[in-house]
Amino acid sequence: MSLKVYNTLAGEKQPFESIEPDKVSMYVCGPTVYNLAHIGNARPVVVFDTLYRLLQTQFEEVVYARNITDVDDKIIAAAREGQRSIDSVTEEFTAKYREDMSALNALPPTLEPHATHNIKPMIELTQSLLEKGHAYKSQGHVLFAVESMEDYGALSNRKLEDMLAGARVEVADYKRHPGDFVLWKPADEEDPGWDSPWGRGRPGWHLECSAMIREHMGPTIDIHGGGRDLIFPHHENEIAQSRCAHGDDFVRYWMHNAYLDIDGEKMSKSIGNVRTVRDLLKRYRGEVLRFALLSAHYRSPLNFSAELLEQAEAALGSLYSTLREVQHVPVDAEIQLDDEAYYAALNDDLNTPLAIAEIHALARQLHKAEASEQPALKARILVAGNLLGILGQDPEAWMQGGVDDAAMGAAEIEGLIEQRAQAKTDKDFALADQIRQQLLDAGVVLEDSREGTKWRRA
RNA sequence: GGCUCGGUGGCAGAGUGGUUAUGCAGCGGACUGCAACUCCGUGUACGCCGGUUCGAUUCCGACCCGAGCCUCCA
Repeated sequence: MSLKVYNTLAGEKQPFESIEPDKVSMYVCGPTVYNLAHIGNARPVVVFDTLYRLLQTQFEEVVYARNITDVDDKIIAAAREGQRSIDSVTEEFTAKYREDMSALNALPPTLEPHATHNIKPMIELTQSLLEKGHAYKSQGHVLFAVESMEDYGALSNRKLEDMLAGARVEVADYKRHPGDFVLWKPADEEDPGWDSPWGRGRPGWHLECSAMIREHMGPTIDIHGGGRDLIFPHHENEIAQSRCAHGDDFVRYWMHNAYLDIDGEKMSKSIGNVRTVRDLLKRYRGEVLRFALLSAHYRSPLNFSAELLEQAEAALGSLYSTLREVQHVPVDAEIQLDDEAYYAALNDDLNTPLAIAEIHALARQLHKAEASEQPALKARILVAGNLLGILGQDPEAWMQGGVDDAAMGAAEIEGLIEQRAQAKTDKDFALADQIRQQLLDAGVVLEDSREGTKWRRA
């Protein structure tokens, strides 16, 4: 099965070929740790986690790096505002970020480089750019000279001249060209800073990714991912830094996910509709959020709404319900991934909605299957689920669980089911129905079957 | 102004030059003591106008509408 991915640099879907046959390297831009992750931050995490899972089926070694940006103006501002140390801010939000992403079933990356642990390679990179004439010093800053790079703008497909026309931000007077960007900036006494050949200062935003990729992954990586908004300037400038400093090819495939809307509107602080993952987890289980994020193709905008989450919850519930039906069926693990429709879907530029549709198709087959066919079908559903990072929990626990403070505990529910069973034996159907209604009022749905009565939370 | 990308049935959302997407919701039926689950059936969806074609939702062009980026926002 050959993987195809949409490469932003090429503007088209391309067959994926790694640099080394059995190894693949992927770097995804991670969080700036100054506040809680919102659901928009979670989209690339879930998308590239799914890609990570897929790559693991095809390569012996997958190096997946996600950085932690722990030096930034916003962090400094947050520390000042909260009257606390920089470290306490970054430590708190790094920990919470990991918790939240883990709740979305996102596997930990293989590398998690911190900007502040990699200042030395950043300084070296800056020096190299100065030596090669791609950077210059100005008023305590070191800036990258965009005009020194012939094909600057290739990723975002724009020309320097065009960019000036629409420039709406005042150009800092220390820049030679309005498009020049900061590699190193001077730090105030009380701000975090590191000694450098240009005095005490701190790195510009784009520098860390270029430096850390080379330091931890090598001169050229296979995949670099992130949100669309990072195409320009962030990734464009990463390319400029890395290519001009080292001359090597930097990234082979650039992948970018589209934005998320909230109830049809752009998520923004001014509208006040920023939804943190932590907040959403109070109402929905992480797997529901993940399923919702995967219900649209990663390059399409996704409208995140209560309806979407309810549909995700219902769809996921029906798949778990299917798995509960075959809870005691053993799993037959002999699966040829290359023959699987969901696998083909994922290999086609990570078509997760189609992969989910294929899981539904398998569930339908399983409902109709002879006993002899059940183990294989169950296994296929679980393998597909695992690729998407869903359906990994115990079905019974899923059906009976939830995040709500339940009106009725399991023991009480089981007790009432016992009473109802007795009523049914006694042919006292009025009582039986009354008990079922009582449970329904508490959000519990009963399902009678040959093996007895099962229940789930609505 | 420049550069991208979209407009699919009540909702979400794939895909395709001629044939069922799929899910959620709805409706009818089977099953059930009644339900739930499940199964069967069901809705004449592809922004607008031209063009190419035997045939276009799918290709081409114009138009309308919407989204994103244009210096630190996933």
